[in-house]
Amino acid sequence: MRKYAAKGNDIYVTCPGFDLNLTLNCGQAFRTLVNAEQKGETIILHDVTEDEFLTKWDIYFDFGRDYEKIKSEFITDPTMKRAIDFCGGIRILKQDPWETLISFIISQNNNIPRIKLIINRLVEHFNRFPTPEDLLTDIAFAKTGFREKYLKSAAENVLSGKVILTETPKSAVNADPKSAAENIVEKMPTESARSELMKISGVGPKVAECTLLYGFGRLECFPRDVWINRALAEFYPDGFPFISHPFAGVAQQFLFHHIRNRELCVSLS
DNA sequence: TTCCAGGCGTATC
DNA sequence: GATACGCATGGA
Repeated sequence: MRKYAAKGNDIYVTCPGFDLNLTLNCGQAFRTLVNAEQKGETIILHDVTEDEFLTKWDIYFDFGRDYEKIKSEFITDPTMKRAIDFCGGIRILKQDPWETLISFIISQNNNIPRIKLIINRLVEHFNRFPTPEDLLTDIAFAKTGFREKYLKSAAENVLSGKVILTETPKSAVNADPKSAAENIVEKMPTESARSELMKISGVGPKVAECTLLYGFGRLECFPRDVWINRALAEFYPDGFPFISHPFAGVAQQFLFHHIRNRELCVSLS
């Protein structure tokens, strides 16, 4: 839970247990959207109005959710306790669905520094995160490799209305009027939302799961990448006890950052 | 030089 | 349905 106050052009947020740096650099987001810093338990969002805070950043940082309660449920498990001791300040960001989808298409068979590099190239070139229209132009400069055809597939599906991520005036125009309401990923049950996203060539179970977790706030989603599979094989050979937990995705992020950072420490020694 | 990176589509059985 | 392989790029 958080409290906030507006001071000058900034918003001061106090949110116990939250770590801004961990949250922004644990592999769930590949670029920073807001000028923010943390001093103790206070997060300062620079050049943000109160209205912008309440309608945008409060949701983005998931400030309204009680992560201490979520963590208390996981911490009974010894492996989860170690992960939470290590990086329990992480929160799941509620990112833009389109940006999340594109970012995790780029992420496949790729490493985090290069994912960031590619996204930065696109943002620098288009002066914004690329729109579907942007991605249908020549994007060879971004050196996305074999993923380029997948990015264009995502752009085509969204532009044509075959896949509708969120309810917008534009989607209402493009959509098949017979079934528009049920065809919006944002409004679908998680199961159908997953298969809807996987209509896009280049979107498999992992990318769909990441898009739902980070882009649609479906915190029960549990993406399995190479690192999570390593963690599960090492610590949970008989299965992950929280796999059906409503906040399994939060547990996943603790495990992911913990084992990945541990491996980095080993490689440095 | 070879291996790996927040996987996926395709071919093959 | 499971398993093997290629895929662009670039750092270690």
